[in-house]
Amino acid sequence: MASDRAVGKKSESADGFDLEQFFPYRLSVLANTVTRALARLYESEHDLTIAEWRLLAILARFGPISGNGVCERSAMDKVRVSRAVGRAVSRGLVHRTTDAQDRRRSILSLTDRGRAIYERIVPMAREREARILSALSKAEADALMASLVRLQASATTFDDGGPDID
Amino acid sequence: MASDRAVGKKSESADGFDLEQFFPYRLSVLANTVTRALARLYESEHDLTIAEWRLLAILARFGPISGNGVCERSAMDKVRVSRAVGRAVSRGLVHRTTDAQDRRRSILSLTDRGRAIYERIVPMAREREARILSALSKAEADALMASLVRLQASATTFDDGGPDID
DNA sequence: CGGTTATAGTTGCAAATGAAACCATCTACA
DNA sequence: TGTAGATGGTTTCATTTGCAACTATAACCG
Repeated sequence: MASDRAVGKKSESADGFDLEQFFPYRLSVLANTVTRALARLYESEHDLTIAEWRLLAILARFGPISGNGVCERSAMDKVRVSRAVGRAVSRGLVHRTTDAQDRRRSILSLTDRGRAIYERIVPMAREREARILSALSKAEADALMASLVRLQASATTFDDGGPDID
Repeated sequence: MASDRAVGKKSESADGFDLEQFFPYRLSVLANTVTRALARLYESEHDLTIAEWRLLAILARFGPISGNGVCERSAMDKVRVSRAVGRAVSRGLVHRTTDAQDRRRSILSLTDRGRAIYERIVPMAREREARILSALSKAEADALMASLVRLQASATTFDDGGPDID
């Protein structure tokens, strides 16, 4: 039709677009809600940020590890990790030494205090996760997690040239 | 089992906790990746932030509407909306007048220019959404969206006392 | 060795974000 | 009416965040 604007050969179907049904939007809003609920828990219980909580969880599981190792396993960039580590060290939750073999690296591990806090938080975090997921059946929850994992791989592919996200 | 150490009598031990399989973590990481990929698109194409893009989408769909109406439909708080509106107005994408019936309210609508930009972006956004979701079958994608919607309701419930998220 | 390049981690800076304070206007009701 | 409280919207301030620049160290190669 002559009324079609010359712009782009793509079918200009802006018609019927609904933000509410746009996947990135729904995902973002939900993640925001969930993250907030959890952040409030970590913060109110032990004055931890999300980044610090992740740091503790990674250190608890992967033992002594470098800051870079934390980056790779926590989907946080090195700035965020560096800051979380700095604060956690100053609060006595994490122990940091320099790797003798490679003096650029640090070696990070939980202190007893850090581990104690971590262990106190895990059950609460699990409980909150369960409460949220209780809206779904077990099968649905499993399917959801599986989809998230696959989408992560898919989405990361398109994250062209961007900073280190994962 | 006698092998259980004495540490922590809490029945819910932290043992076996895996951040990688923690739903809030996976959700957050994925949302971050997806949001970034989209933000880059909006920004590189038309210098729009996510908030501005949402504003345009809401205005395109719900015609002239108040700022508060945008809040309700976009899961953004009023500060964020106010700023997005301010910038969009100054760039000539959105038209703002005062409601004569209630002079606290503003009435917002898209300008031709705002609508043109919106219509140019929608196909690209849709395409990116499709590419990301292409990792799933149609049925899986549908199930995923349905789960997100239900979880949103569930999670919002726990968002006790928090600010206006949705 | 000596110099270039790569990597680990920190810091500086600018943008985004949100809670709270704030202003203007409207509504309820004494 | 007029005053108290609610509501729409903006501004202020502090926090979070990430990119870029930087420092220090290691690895690679002539």
